[in-house]
Amino acid sequence: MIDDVQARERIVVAADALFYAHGVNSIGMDAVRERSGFPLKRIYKLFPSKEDLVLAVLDHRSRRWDSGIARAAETAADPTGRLLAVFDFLAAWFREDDFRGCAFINAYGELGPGSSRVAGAVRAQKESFQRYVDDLVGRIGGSPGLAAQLVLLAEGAQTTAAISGSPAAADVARDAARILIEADRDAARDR
Amino acid sequence: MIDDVQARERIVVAADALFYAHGVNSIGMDAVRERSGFPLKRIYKLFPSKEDLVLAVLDHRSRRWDSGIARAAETAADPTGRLLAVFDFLAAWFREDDFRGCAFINAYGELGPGSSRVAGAVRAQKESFQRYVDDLVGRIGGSPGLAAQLVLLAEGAQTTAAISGSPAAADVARDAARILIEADRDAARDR
DNA sequence: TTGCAATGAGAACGATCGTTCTCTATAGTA
DNA sequence: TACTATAGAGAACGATCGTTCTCATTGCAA
Repeated sequence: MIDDVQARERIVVAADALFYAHGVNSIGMDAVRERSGFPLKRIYKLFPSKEDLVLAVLDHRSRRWDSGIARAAETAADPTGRLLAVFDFLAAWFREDDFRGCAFINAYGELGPGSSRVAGAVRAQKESFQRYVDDLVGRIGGSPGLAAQLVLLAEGAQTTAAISGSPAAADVARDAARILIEADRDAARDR
Repeated sequence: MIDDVQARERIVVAADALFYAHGVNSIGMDAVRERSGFPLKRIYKLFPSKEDLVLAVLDHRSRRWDSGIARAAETAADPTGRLLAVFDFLAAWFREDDFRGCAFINAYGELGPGSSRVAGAVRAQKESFQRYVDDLVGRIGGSPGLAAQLVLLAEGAQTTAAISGSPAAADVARDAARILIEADRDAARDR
């Protein structure tokens, strides 16, 4: 028999694909059962409620985001390159066939007002990304405001790419990021 | 008896408040009936389905956005000021008690995958705003890329303000916008 | 081999929702 | 005033969904 660890993983992967493509509310637990291949009983033993499953899916997405960003950063030589690599990561993501925007923003819009746990998970993911950018900006001696600016660009690129259906926003954001980094460096010289 | 025009308006206003605060899916038509004071029969005569009501609400939001941006722009003396006024408008909006992010982004995340009409309405609103910024950027002789950058900042500020619960993103975006406008002007001088 | 605990497949339950229907009251018209 | 068409209040319908329950089956321990 498939052990609980593997079962959890497969159920989360199945639910993630369905939730991301169609929204959480339009996917019934029965669809998760069908796609994952596990009976409802098993699913409910591993995830006591649908909300718990949603949180597990968001946690899974969070780890995938972190590792994706980290992998993109590997190719860069310096902290500035690692900052810009974020936008290269976005550009590749936006081009994926099933791209449908940021799962956290979508979940927040759909479930945020009704579930404080989901809202909290979304907030935690965004704060985590902000800290990542803060750290890199700190390494290049940039101002704290620069990090917040770069995060706004990444955030805006995700929603714009989702709604427009075009990956162009990633390049726009990358260009803007380069300019803002440069401008911050120039301003630091005068400080 | 209240005529259809006024009834439509009141129903849309009631539905807008409910949908925006709690999400569309968690609000039943019965709640719209209770808040608007009109019987379901009347509501369904004016809006043949809930989706039609949602579209009317989005249209209403779209007009409010346009007029809000226009009013903020009035106080500015030149096109650059009118561009920055967008972010002042956002700052005031983010501070409203019931602010809960961009209704279009929320609707897209919640209903987009299931309703092409809603997805289309959201896309249309975003394109309209992009054209507005394009026009202002054109007036100051800016590059087309600058307009796209400014829109990304506004978009990112809206989702970040919603999720973080802080209005600070508006000022961050405004600062970034000023820098990008300046940088674009400098780049134009070399062109 | 016998008994038992857990599993799997799917039916069933209770609640909710979008939408329609019923029935009474009412306003307008000839 | 009598007729008619519409409005209003709310019950009712059909579908869906999250969650639980039934019951036959299976794998394992003694």
